[in-house]
Amino acid sequence: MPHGKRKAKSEKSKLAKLAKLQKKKDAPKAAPKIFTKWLMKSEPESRIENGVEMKFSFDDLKKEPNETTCWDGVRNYQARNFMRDQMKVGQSAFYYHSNCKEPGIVGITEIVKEGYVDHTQFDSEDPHFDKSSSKEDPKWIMVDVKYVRKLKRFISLKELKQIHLEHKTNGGPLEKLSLFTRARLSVQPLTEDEFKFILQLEEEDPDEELKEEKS
DNA sequence: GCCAACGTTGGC
DNA sequence: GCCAACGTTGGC
Repeated sequence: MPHGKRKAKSEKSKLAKLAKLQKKKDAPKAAPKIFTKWLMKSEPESRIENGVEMKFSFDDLKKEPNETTCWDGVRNYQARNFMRDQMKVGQSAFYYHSNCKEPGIVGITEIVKEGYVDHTQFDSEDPHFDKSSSKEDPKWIMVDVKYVRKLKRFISLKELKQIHLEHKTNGGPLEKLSLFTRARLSVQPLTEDEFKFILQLEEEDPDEELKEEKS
């Protein structure tokens, strides 16, 4: 009875779908985490993209008028949504040097202007030009960030990774750090605990840590 | 400079 | 709406 069989199969898949939906419903509502701290990546070393210099180090930010810049060129939906929905004036962000010899966190910035239209998406000369976007319905936004201060010491990706791995095994504030769980995001969210923990690292002597690791 | 990881695109 | 192909990121 092919008809019945077909029906049985479709019933089954329907049930499976329902079960899946139910599971989703029952799952403890992963309360959408509210993030109040950030990590923003920038490339400190010279690289040419479509004839345009991409380098923008933490020192470059300090040289900007009012030590402030617009964070243009973000072309990733997750990153955009964080900027659009959660980033607020007054919040702190780590300044992270990526795609360079020594990747890691060099300093702290403050968000001084909330999401507004990123003009570079309309500029055909800009490496981040997006022909699929329109002025009537812009796709991409940016925020303004201001230099606050350098960290007392450079906190390398390597060091953070070691701690992350340790916390993943034994538990700890950096066990879910976006730098490793969502490595490619250029604007990453941090919880208060993650931010505090990393900030406190600047007080430690990295040599002492090294000694501890060796012993 | 290589390439793994992962986000995006487009054919079906 | 799936998923292969493609493009980009970014550590190494």
